[in-house]
Amino acid sequence: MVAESCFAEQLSRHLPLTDAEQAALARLEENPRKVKRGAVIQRVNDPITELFVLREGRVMSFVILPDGSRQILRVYFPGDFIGSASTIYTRAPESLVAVSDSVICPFDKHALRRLLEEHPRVAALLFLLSNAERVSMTDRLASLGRTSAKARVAAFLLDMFHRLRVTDDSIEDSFDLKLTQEEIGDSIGLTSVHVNRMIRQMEQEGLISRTNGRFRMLDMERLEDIGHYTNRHRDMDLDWLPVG
Amino acid sequence: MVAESCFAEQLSRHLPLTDAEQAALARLEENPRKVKRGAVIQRVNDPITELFVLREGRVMSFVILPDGSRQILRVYFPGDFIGSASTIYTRAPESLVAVSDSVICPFDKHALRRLLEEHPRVAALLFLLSNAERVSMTDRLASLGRTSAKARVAAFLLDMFHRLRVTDDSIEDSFDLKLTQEEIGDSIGLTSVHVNRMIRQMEQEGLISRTNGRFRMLDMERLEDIGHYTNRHRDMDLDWLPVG
DNA sequence: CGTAGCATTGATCGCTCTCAATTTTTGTGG
DNA sequence: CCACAAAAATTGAGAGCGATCAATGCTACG
Repeated sequence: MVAESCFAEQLSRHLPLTDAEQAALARLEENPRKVKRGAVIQRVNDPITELFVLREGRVMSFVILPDGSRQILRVYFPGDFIGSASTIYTRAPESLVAVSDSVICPFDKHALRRLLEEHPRVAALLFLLSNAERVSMTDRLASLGRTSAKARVAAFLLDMFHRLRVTDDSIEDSFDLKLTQEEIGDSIGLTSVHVNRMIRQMEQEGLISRTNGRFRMLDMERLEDIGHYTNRHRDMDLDWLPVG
Repeated sequence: MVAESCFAEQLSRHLPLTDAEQAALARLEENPRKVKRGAVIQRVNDPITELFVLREGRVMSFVILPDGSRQILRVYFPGDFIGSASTIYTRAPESLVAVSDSVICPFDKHALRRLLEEHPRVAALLFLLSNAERVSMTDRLASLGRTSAKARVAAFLLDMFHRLRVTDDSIEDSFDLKLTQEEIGDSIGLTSVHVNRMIRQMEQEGLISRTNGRFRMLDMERLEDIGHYTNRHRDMDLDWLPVG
């Protein structure tokens, strides 16, 4: 009997996997570890030999600048592959902290090497998904570089919403972000004070509503317009990948 | 006799390639095409079936927001692999324009598929380099989200400088950027007017100098400090890749 | 039930944008 | 090689968005 694999489940949403491939992916998740909210998983500049699959909870990656300000680089959700960015570096370029109580599955760099070597189709898929992430990162770049505070908040909420929906089919139009306004601000380059003003304003305009921490998207169309948001989860085309 | 391959040369800086691998990479560059400065190589939302290797010149990728402002996502140099970001999409998520007269080598998506399939080690290498690019993109995110105009200009100049040096050994401390101040601004989220003020200021402070379009880095240390810059080209560790 | 973290609101400040004018450089055709 | 036009760089003045500083309310958790 093979352990449930979050990661394989995530990948198979894009491409049906063979049993051998699923088994290989499941092996990456053989050592689940619980971490508490706020726990540091990886510190900048630490030597790294491990990667992770996130099974439960929320994890964020970030850097701290010399003046003490923080830029959150990415918020990870269950099924996400964490730390691939650091496959090429001996020292961590970013810190990892659990935003909520989480379960992570660490595995060795060398396990990834074997996977890439033995399963070229999975390697190709990972390569493509890595590129997809880069595209969504360019969306954020454009957001930070060229749009107003309100647009950034709208785009951020939409992005989180759609990413959560990929793995959680129960989400209709509301979701639990589980991030403080300060964390939102640190993700999109704003102060928590201004994030609050923007959220409030969007609430008054009937774009969103909040009830005990849950966001509800009331006017998706106008939100997409304000945030200049494009949903990249549509339009994906992986048909040309090697067949199993 | 095999055509010179820019791309293979770039990759072999990280990992010695076998003859078969080099030949496979060279095949991607069998159809060089000249494009003039300003030429549109790819337009947003166009259906895409091709990728490119840049052999000569400069190419940029960008998006235009509804209000007309432009965010430049990346500037490509010779040896770079262009459009990998679009491997998963049927329609281009970004535009590509030649910044100077260039030579590009288009090749079909399916040629990439075959490459990934037949040369797992190259696939693994591409996966890693794609992750390296993501890391450098996170550096830009932090720069845009959390640093001042002057810091962004300093970091941008350093980044361009170090990237050019990777393929051009003749570069000592000065280089030809070949970008207008407006293009610099569109890369780092500033107006051309303010880019100009920052450059001028840095010149007066003896950090850089300019003579007919060439930038010279006079005080690298202070520049790195001002821009919060970390050189990611050091510290790469690809030793654990499958051996040839 | 007390305390710490988070959300909310107000007042003020300053960095960067906008608008506009001028100079300098680059490119092109004669 | 020069004349002209177009593009790019430079400089100044003024405005606005989001930061900063500061105070208060709210909520969860031990």
